[in-house]
Amino acid sequence: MNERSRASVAPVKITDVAALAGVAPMTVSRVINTPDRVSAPTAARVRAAIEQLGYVPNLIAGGLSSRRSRMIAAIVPTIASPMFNAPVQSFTDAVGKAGYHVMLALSGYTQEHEDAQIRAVLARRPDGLLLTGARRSPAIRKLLLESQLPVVEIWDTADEPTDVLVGFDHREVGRAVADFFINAGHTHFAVLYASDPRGVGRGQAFAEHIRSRGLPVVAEKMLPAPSNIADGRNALKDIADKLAPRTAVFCSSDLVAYGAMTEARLRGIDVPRQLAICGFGDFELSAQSHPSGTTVRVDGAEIGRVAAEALLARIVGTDEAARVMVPFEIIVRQST
Amino acid sequence: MNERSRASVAPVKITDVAALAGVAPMTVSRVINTPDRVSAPTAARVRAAIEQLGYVPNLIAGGLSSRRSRMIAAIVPTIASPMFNAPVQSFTDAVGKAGYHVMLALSGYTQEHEDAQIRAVLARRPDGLLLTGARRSPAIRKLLLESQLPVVEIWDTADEPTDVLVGFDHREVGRAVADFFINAGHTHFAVLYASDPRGVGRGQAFAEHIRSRGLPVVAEKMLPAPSNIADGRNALKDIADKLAPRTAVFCSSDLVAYGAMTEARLRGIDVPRQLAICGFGDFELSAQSHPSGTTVRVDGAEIGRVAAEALLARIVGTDEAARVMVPFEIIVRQST
DNA sequence: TTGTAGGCGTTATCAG
DNA sequence: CTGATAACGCCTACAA
Repeated sequence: MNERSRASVAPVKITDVAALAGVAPMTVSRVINTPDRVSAPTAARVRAAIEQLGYVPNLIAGGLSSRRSRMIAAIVPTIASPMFNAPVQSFTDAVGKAGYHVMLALSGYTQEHEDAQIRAVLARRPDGLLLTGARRSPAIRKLLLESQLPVVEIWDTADEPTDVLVGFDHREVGRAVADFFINAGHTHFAVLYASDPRGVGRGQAFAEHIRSRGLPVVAEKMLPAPSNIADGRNALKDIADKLAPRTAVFCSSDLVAYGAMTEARLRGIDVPRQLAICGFGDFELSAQSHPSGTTVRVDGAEIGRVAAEALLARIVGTDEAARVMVPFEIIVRQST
Repeated sequence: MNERSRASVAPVKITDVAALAGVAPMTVSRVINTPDRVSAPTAARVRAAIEQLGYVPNLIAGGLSSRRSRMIAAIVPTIASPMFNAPVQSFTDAVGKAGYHVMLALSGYTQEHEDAQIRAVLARRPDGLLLTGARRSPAIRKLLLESQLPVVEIWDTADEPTDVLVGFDHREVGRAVADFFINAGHTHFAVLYASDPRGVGRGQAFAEHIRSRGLPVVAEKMLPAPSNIADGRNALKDIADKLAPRTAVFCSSDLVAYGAMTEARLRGIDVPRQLAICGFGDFELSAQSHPSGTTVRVDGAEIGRVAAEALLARIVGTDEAARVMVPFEIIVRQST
């Protein structure tokens, strides 16, 4: 009936523990947060009281008082793609070991939504922020800079990141794949890329690099973001008639690449002889499919770990804004 | 130098807004939380002040005072698998629309770790809890029941769920797949399942059902959890010599099924003629691979949505603990 | 419709 | 090493 019937999780509070242990609340607090500042016997008595009462500290109250929420907000476009769930997973594990929890917000692929999520999450006073990509709207950038909140941006690079950055240059990836194809003797090229900023960066840089060498891009197609296997299949259908007898195609993700490869096989287009395919992301699928898929490997889990480290360092006081460029590597497999 | 140099995100607080707008802090609070209880002109003035100062309400303080954190904790084994990232994604979106944020915690596949995560997250005083599976340790079950915290358990069923439950019976899935194979005329069977409780449930129920019909399970193998494509490939290697000329194999996930299928093809075992394969999860890969994969479809995103709805209903006051059984369905494709 | 008083549960700070 | 006191910033409850 009454909403108050919903009892609070732990009616027992620090004063209850203090009373039972015969100490001041502050001492209980110390036993929990700075145990070395309490004498062993006192600590033991307090711990017994905590145990006996089943006391669970209220981090909300603690956070209000200490102005540290021990919580980090992570905002990524989606966790449905290995591109982002790998770093989120490792980030969450890493900061968890340092006693931080992660508030997860999904931004989709529009800046408006991301802005809204950032604003909303700031109301929770996170101790730090993980953001995807390095493009912020001016208003948000200003907000973040003024707040002096530790921020780590991942999966991209920028000349002037908001704060800490752990990423790589997507345009460089596009150029590297272009060179890889060119060096392998290819003369005709195609590119399929998702419409998110990073996918576009990889795809367009690939095409530009090819053209800058005076070579033809016979097909260039933008896909939805996030894109999946079906998008890759459909895209290959769409460009099939434009393909030269021997074409090298760069796809903005391994899912798209796998879809293209599957559709090619169904159409009797031999991979890699008639169509060489390179994906991006090094998802497990690429290593385990047959033929296996050439791809660009970026260690998403490593990015998450490094991002966690850098952000935590920033939170505890390093004034320097770290900037870590993580490597990428073309893994050559059977599809090229 | 000093840790206090790290300025709080928004030094401007409700009293600042109130002063600027010439009203009491409580009125500002009302404009934000219950706008219809404030006259239009007052509200307009307050909103202008909020805008001008860039005020961001402090939900930590609000939560302490109101005893409602507007936050829900979600604990899943991993978000690296579509099995769990789909529900988490849709759950997060759904509760987000109702103004709730999601605190994400990863439990791995051990109960100890899950217990620890639950305890840790309770310190944040979530308004609700999303848990995976329906098996809780006695201590945790007691803790949750006593706390009267709204809890939704997903992806499994149980006779006595902790509170709300949105799931399905994994053993029933195993039996259904067994019947499907039997009805298709199969006479020899195998099963590969991940060692998590639900994978084990599906796999063992499959094997038991087969045997209860007097039919042979020629191979039964447990895989790590979470298991992946490589595990599926390796498992098929291991059991290859035990397979009858025509065997039907049930895999505890589509990744395992895809791995088994790939390995079979490499060994010249024809799918589906010599080896019929059914997976679980209906990941996109199964629909788009070639041959496409027969699987058991469970709508993970739908589970997340329904879980959000049910939990939110519970949070705002419904005393009834809902129990929603979601359907599963065998999707027949080329691999059987 | 608006305001006042008091407290939510914890920790910073300073004193002993 | 331990304790007393005063916030932290907001909202519930009640009053005007």
